[in-house]
Amino acid sequence: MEKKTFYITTPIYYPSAKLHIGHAYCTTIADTIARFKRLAGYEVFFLTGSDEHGQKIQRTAEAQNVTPIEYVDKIVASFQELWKRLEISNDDFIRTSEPRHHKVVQEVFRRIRDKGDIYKGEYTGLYCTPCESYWTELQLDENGCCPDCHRPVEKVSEEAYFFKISKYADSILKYIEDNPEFLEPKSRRNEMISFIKQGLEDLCISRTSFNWGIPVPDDEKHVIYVWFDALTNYLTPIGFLDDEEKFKKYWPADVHLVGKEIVRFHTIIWGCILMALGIELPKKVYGHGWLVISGDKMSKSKGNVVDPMLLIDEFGSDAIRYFLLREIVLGQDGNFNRDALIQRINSDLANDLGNLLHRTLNMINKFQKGVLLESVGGTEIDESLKNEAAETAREYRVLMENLQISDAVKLVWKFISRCNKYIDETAPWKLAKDETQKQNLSNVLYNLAESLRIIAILISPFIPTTSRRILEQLQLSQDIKLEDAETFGKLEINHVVGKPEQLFPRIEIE
RNA sequence: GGCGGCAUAGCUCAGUUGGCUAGAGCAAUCGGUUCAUACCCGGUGGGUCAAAAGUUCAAGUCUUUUUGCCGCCA
Repeated sequence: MEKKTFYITTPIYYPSAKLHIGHAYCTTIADTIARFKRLAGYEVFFLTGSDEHGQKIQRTAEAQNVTPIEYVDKIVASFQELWKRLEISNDDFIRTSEPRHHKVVQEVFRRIRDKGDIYKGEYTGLYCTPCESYWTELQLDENGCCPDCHRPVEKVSEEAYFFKISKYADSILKYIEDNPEFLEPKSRRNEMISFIKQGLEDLCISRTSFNWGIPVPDDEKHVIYVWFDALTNYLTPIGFLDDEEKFKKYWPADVHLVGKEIVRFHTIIWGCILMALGIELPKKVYGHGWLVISGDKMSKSKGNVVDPMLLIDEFGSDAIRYFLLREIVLGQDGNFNRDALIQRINSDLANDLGNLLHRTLNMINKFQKGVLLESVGGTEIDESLKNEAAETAREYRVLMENLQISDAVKLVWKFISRCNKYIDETAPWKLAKDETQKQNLSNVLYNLAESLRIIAILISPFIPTTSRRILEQLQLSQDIKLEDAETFGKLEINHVVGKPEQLFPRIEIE
């Protein structure tokens, strides 16, 4: 039987500055989904990368007296370093400056031009160079400046190529309306529907004002402009031009995970490009929310940009991953602040999970010399624990399939709480003092170790390092499958567990 | 300005098609326990469900108005 495949992408990030916690958030979500799918037996392709062209990069590089590629090389290296530290399991990293990508973009341009959907025209607009954005008269701020950065805009007029998006307006509208799964969450879907209903203008897809980009085929004074260049990255690494079999295997993509600010480009523009190419549209574009910092939008001018690398240095990657996945509901904006992070680390990771593992291993070592003995019979309390374990694994799969990640995290932690309560109900330290309770003690300790084995599997997409450490302490194989979490009682009799080691230290608040 | 959304405990939020004394987690407070990372378990307090009017036997839920916040509008 052929393995099911799964292709997930993040946006390619722009190397004009260091990445902030919002980028880490998006990539962590994508990584978690990718890990879950691998755990569930899918053949996964997980792509992230960098979008390296444009006037802003060219100017910044000039200002630093380096070439654009020298400039981006350095920043992109820092992206890759961050993903490594965050345990991001991407299968490829696409850079739009790579030859393999140039080839694809030019070919896509050619095909659509040959079809007659790209034409040469004249673009006139009010341009803000730092933001690389055109604005309309209406959008400018009260001083007639850029509404984003409040610097003056320049009136620019240039020869440019246009993509006939207007031709596809009806088709893309129908597609979005007919396929509710294509664009989530629903609020974004509604916005896009009303946007298209206002009528679509053709899209300007080339520039002559700078040259750090991919040249238009046969008209090299033009470079291909931003979205037409960037979006096609999703086709490049899966063999669009050079490996038909691979391309068939992974396209259409299962999920493009994107920030809410670029949903429009990923549904309307990307959808129309693919329609023009005669290629299927991705199965889903999911627009996630933003991280706000203590209620404030993150921005350079406010000086509240959070550097994920510093957080990882201080708290470790799993703590950061856990917080992002648990605290922020996918699709909604979420609040990030240091107190809440420390709170979560202490209460969920150190107290609930870390201590559960520690006390369990400690009791197995203390009362049974580290050996798991056969479990025979069992009380109602034992049965309810086993049922809840099975129930948890089942619901977990459903929630993760539906991308309800924070709900899935909460569900697992509910089971962790159940385990702590189980210890209280069964009081193994009392059983240990009573010779006649030996069997009950063995049962309880077995059930706890088994529950922790299941927990380790279920949390592996969220906090992979911690999952590995739990399996290590339980002295179990790292080769895990989701199915293994769905059956209670897989631990072997006479299995010897390891010594407890603290998973997460509590963080003292000064 | 146009279209859309939201407003529920100190905080973050659940509340299917209107139907028992409005729930959870965290925080607060009290108690229990000792295997454990001053941890874990249990109890308690706390809400005019933004405001007003309406429909209904019955409204957090439906309608209208007001106020406040948010999103989209190349």
